[in-house]
Amino acid sequence: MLSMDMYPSLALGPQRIGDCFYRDREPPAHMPLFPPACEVAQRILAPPPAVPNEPTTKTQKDEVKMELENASLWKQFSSVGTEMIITKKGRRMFPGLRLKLSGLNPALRYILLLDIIPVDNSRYRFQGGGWQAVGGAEARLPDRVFIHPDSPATGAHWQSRTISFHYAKLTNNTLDSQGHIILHSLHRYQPRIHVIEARDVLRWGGGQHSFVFPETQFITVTAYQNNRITELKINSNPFAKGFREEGMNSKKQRDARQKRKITVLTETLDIVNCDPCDSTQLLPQPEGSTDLQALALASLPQLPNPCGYRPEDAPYQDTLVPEQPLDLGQAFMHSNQMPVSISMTGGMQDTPGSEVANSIIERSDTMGDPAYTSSFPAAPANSSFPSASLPQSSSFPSLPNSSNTTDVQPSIPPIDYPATLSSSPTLSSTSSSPSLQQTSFTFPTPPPSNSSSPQPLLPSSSSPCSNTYHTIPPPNPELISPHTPTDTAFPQPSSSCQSGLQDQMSAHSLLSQGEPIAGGNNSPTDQTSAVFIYPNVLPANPDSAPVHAQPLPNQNQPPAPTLPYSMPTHCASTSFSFHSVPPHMQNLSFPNVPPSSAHPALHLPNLSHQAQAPALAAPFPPSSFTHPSSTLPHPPFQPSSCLAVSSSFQQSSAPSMPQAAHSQNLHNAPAASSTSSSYPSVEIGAFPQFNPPAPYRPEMVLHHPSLLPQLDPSLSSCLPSSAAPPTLYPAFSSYPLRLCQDPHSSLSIPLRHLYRQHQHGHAHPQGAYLDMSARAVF
DNA sequence: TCAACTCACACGTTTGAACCGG
DNA sequence: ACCGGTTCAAACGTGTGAGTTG
Repeated sequence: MLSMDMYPSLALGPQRIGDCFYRDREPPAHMPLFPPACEVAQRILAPPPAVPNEPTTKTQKDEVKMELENASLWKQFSSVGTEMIITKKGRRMFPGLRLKLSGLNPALRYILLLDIIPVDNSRYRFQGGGWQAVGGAEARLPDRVFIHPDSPATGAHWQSRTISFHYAKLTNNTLDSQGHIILHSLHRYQPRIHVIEARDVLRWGGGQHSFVFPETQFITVTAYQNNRITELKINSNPFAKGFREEGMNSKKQRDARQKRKITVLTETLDIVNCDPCDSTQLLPQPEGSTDLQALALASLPQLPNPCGYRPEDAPYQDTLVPEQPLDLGQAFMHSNQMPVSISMTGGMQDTPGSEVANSIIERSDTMGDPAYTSSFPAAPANSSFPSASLPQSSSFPSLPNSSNTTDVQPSIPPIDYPATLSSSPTLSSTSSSPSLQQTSFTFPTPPPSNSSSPQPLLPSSSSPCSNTYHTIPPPNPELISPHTPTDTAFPQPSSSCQSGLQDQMSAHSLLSQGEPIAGGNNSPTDQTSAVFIYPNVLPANPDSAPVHAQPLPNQNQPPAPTLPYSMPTHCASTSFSFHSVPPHMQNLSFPNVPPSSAHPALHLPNLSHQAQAPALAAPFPPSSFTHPSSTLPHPPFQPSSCLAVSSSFQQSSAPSMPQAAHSQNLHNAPAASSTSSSYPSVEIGAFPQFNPPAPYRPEMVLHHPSLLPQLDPSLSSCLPSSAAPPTLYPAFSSYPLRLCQDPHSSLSIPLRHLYRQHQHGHAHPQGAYLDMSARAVF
């Protein structure tokens, strides 16, 4: 039976609540929309329920590490300004995310999630050879998470092979029903990987780790803007082999084909236009002869490279078309990329499907870190995000070396994630290590009865999250969540970066939504309040949402419209929060949702996010898009310290701002609906329910009872308390949550199968997607 | 007019069923 | 009947370029 336990650790965090970008709306528009990376990452983590029975957890958590195997490849792209094509049907990422995990408990099961968050609130345009912010970001799209097909799998499994998320697809189709990750074109994004402990099929929780690799930032496009990127893609992606010099789809070949086509067409026309009987028309013509020759060449089985050129033999640069002087990115390449070019000869570095092959050694590696290193001088240790990946330094920006380009201003703000990088030890090194490794501890879903009263964890907000990107000591379970089990398998996160934890806590509180939250004292809000508070966000109706209703410290911010208010009752159901799911992921999207979902009202939940803006403001360099200085009382985010975390922390330090975001969303929500806020807690079905993996890739929809109320207010009364085990419901026409299992998945226990959407015949061939678009749709 | 987007296209890779032999 | 290897075709992934959209 499904239960809240499913994703205990995942909770709606403040982050997502507010993280909606308003381009045109007044108040929101001016607020910094995106939280600092660290903060974001932490927010993802829901307050983990303490897992009492697992002593080893703590140790292991502290050691959990993730490496980006193809970091060198990513850095190559990053140095130029990574672009990712997005299409309506969905496009895979290239390079793909190839990871190595270590430090996991071999015996425990983990679920790996991938989500992609906007780096800032700007829209970009490729101008003057570089990317420049040209305006505000589009309204945030439904948040979706890609669940690694192998999930859940044991720590041994994850650690024994290269983990690849190449199945994940990106789309710009806001109505996408395939479960692909929806992104806006010409926006900058940052992928994140989350490792969530699934103690068993029934329960998620115990530990959560989020990893962010700055070099994996990218700008979405519908067509490549930078020739450099095109070159890199062609030379690195096996699927694009045909476009290489030696390929049959190369420029030469295409030209030849074109000629051929024209010739044929011409001949045909001639034939048509002429008297069919006039054979003279068919006689060889000068043009035709020429074309034919071209054709002959083209048709040659293999067009030997006239020049004898072989990519393998020549440095990458050679393969590049010499027409990029103007391209800033190119200029940069010239200055730094010699190594890269050489490495490029290696060919595909990120081969799809490589995932299957365990422990694949990446060619990229062979490409030579040295090369990379040289190419990424900027990527220094602690530099702010990016040396490599970020613009200012070298990444996206206008590259210096081109004489004329120098004037080009870094299209991308120099410092995007200062904190992130700085905090990440790895960054300092060459590394592939995540800029931010955040560890949150989830509390195992304790039986409802067990819930202990939550307590504010965080000590002073000031406590530096410091650079510890490693696991943070888990907060005292008792303090954290009402659900906190008596036994603590997972140590509490250290106070240092607790913001995330608290955030999680708050999220967790959401979980409890239906569930009787510990007495008023125990209310989750109380617990989390200190940590993740979005002061700016003011709960509209604290009373209505007792749990979250802690008054926000900062009342300055205009009260965000309450979700309930904005949302039609029938629509209310569309948004759901998953406790177990990272905050930003907690939203469920329904295919049915009209595009209009972007409607401001719908975004309300995100307002909280905006509240966070202040922290972000500092980190983001002014772009064409002006970021209003935050009027908020909260101190600007400070990069050096614990990243966003600390900053958020500070903000949150305000007393009781439990999850402001939550409160915000929730405040209007009727108490009856439980914690239901704009993000009613939703649980994912328990794994036990799952059937053995099927050969096919069925679409699975998980419906939690808690969702029903939202769908239909009238049903709210029927909602079982959180304690009540979730029930399975036939798939809605609109499926809030979709889990697709990859047939290839090694899962012994498939995520899928809770429900199949009989209505939808299309299977999801690529892995599992957790559709959590939160946007209420109207 | 133009930037952004969509679509069909050709090529290459991947995948899995079918087949074969041991 | 089982296993492993090979072959083959379909599905899929990719960038391109023409056409469309706003």
